[in-house]
Amino acid sequence: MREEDSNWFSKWEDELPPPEDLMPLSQSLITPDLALAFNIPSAHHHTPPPPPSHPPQSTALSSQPNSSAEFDSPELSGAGGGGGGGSGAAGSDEPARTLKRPRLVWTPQLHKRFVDAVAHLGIKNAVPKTIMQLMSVDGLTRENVASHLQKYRLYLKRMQGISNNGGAGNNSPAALSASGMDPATDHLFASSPVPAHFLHPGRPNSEHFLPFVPVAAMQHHTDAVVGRARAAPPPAAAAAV
DNA sequence: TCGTTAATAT
DNA sequence: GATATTAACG
Repeated sequence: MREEDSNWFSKWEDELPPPEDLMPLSQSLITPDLALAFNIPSAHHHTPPPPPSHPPQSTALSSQPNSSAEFDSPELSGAGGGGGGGSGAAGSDEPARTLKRPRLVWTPQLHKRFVDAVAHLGIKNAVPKTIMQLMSVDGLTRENVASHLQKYRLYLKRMQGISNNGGAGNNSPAALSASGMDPATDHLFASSPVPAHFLHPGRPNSEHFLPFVPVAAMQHHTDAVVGRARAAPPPAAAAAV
């Protein structure tokens, strides 16, 4: 008894921007250094127990990208300044360089920062290292960004496939999957608004993309349809360039 | 060395 | 099965 959404396209865009309901996650953002340096005698089991101290989180969750620093990572400010020099003799050990960090959890907020960084850099300059530096998130490694960037690119490609779906010459698995695109695809990626120019690099003059909006038959007709998604893609108009 | 892709692990 | 990490390649 649940009507499947059939008009997602109506408010697809508006649904994306999540107001403020994703935040109850402050888990493994604790400085890996601390966690690892002191390392909780938890033996194996990467389950970074969130510290009891919880900073005010529900308050104003402005979506402002650059604004709030991470939770607590006074040291290692990376970007800024740096410093210095020298880090020759490492008096204090920096285990963060040799020990394996738990597992990076890309929270919507973190991803938002990621997207923002890529947007400011531009697709062409959006390389792991640059993104990582721009994000200025301590504990974030180039590997982390590279991995996430890989997935993010696939996501963008997927979006392109559905926006402009050509029946001919289209043999991309993405398109197939795209056909069954649901608002539930890519939880994380869908949480963050994707800059327009992201969809088509090299097209600064991108007007609002026109989703085909399958507003065709399928008006009344009790039977038929409902055949789960993935059916035949709507006849895309032959739009030429 | 860095960036990208595929494979692997959790 | 999804997501992040690790390895291999350019």
